[in-house]
Amino acid sequence: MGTRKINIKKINNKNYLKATFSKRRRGLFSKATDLCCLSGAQIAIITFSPGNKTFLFGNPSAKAVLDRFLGEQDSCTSDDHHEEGHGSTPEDSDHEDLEASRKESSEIEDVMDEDRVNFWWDEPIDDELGIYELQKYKGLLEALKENVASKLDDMNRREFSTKDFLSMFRNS
Amino acid sequence: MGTRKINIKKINNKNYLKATFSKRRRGLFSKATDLCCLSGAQIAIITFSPGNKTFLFGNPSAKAVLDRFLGEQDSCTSDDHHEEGHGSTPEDSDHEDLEASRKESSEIEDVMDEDRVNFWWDEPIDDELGIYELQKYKGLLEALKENVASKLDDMNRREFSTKDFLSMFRNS
DNA sequence: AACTATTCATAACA
DNA sequence: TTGTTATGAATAGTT
Repeated sequence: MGTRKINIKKINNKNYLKATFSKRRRGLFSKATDLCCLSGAQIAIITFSPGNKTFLFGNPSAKAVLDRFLGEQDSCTSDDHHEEGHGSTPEDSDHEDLEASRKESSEIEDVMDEDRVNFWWDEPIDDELGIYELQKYKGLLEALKENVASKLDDMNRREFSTKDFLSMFRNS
Repeated sequence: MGTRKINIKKINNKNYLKATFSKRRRGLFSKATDLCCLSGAQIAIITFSPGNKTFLFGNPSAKAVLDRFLGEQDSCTSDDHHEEGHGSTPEDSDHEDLEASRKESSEIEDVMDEDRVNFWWDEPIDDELGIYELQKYKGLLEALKENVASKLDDMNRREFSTKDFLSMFRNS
């Protein structure tokens, strides 16, 4: 995207690293902002820079998104209406995008609170959240574990020929 | 970035909204991946789509980033080395970006653990398999995840392929 | 879910 | 470092 194509590899030059991180972090947050504005999606991003500085992005706020995530994890122990995200293989891509559209239905119709978008909020992390509230998020981490398994399913649905691998676990 | 310039405003057409969200979410995660690979940054992204489906991104994992975030919140109640991120205002922007670069210093020099980057992991949240079945896979997948992260480190992200993926399972 | 025409993001440079 | 420019990338509209 610049004067020259670059390889996506770890940058070792400290100055270049810093500059690149800065620019690209801004770009990332900007993309998140766009996505929020366009779709009304709620997004939280936590970033630790190579210098271990913390950057937060959130719409409507990082806290709100984390709270919601927590809440849904709590209440929907075995429910539904989650759709997996999956990474992409950018270039000499070898991936198929199967839009997981099964349970796809009318959910999209009505859920969006309003037409408006609570604009993102770019929160400094220092002490907005408070330690005690943060404790709550530990539950979130637990919940996450439960869901890792579906990654396998995701891979299975993709180009990987891991059906065999997957099946090893299915009939146990 | 497309055939025509668009305004960054809420999309009302449902189909267009869906398509756009899909494409842009992928783009966002891809940008995050690039940033992680280039800088070694640790990033977690939680996304609720307009249809209230949940997507997670994390490098090295969403859990790891959240854990770290939690930990730092605990120990550094009002300490230091945090820098706030700030987003951008897409269009009819009205705010100034103040570069908060005060405590900017030498931290970047030494903090990066190594040259390597724990590869990102795109964690799905859906539970298509059913919660109980997922439990079975949990421990296994977690181990796998560790394996994946370290193996992937050796290969360029751009060259990720089924072949590479499968090789992860061969040396245990 | 593929494909371009275009806009957008950014690598290199000043 | 902040700004500018040439170029690679993301994607809006479309099949």
